[in-house]
Amino acid sequence: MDCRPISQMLGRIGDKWTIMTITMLLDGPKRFNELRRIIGGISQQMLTRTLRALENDGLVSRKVYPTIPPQVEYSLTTLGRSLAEPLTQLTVWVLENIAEVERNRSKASNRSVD
Amino acid sequence: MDCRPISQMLGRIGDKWTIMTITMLLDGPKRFNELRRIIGGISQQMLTRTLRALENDGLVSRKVYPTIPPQVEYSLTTLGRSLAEPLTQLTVWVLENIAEVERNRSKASNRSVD
DNA sequence: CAGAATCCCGTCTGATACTG
DNA sequence: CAGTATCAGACGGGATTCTG
Repeated sequence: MDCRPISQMLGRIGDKWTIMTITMLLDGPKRFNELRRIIGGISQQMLTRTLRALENDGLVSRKVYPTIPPQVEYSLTTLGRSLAEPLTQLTVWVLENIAEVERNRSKASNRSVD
Repeated sequence: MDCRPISQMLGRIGDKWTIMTITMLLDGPKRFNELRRIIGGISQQMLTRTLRALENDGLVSRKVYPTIPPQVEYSLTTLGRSLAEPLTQLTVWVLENIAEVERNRSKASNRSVD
């Protein structure tokens, strides 16, 4: 089978900002700067792009309240919530194994790894 | 909590070539060009880089047989196999939902999409 | 066969400044 | 507040050539 479309898709949803954004939206709708704050380390531009891409793919919905100052709320669609499951598992794996990976990484500068 | 190290790690293992490589190694050890062929669309350099990174992180082990012509075999370590689980779930999600995502994407073709 | 080295381009990403 | 516009550096990733 041809893996190109799949790997392209993986490259898109596997993107770290996408994963973080979806994960953060799991416990409810969030506003732009709120998201930016809790994700941490993401630039305003990257958050905008990530949200646009997610919205375009139908994973996140964007709701604008025509108030002053403007208020925009982002939330997961049903499809987005279904993606959150496997992404959460991936995050769990990272949390459980990041220490060992980093140990391996520093070891590899001294001797060849098994 | 600080999400930076986590998102960095996610960006590394979420990389499409990494996901494809680990997935392909799931059903047994593979040689370099064999991997390259079944992954499809990956350049020699990217496969080399991906395998080096995986080896360095202790997710893949590299075994060299000093024959002529040289033969190198890559296989998953225990840690690598544990990562394969969540990655497989992600791949399954892609397979199940790629059609809907692409439908959403074309529907939203209001302005420049990639 | 399994790479290493090199060149090169497009994309990602952050920083900064500006707007409705 | 929630963006858009622009610049610039880092990085991803392909193509090609060369070696043990």
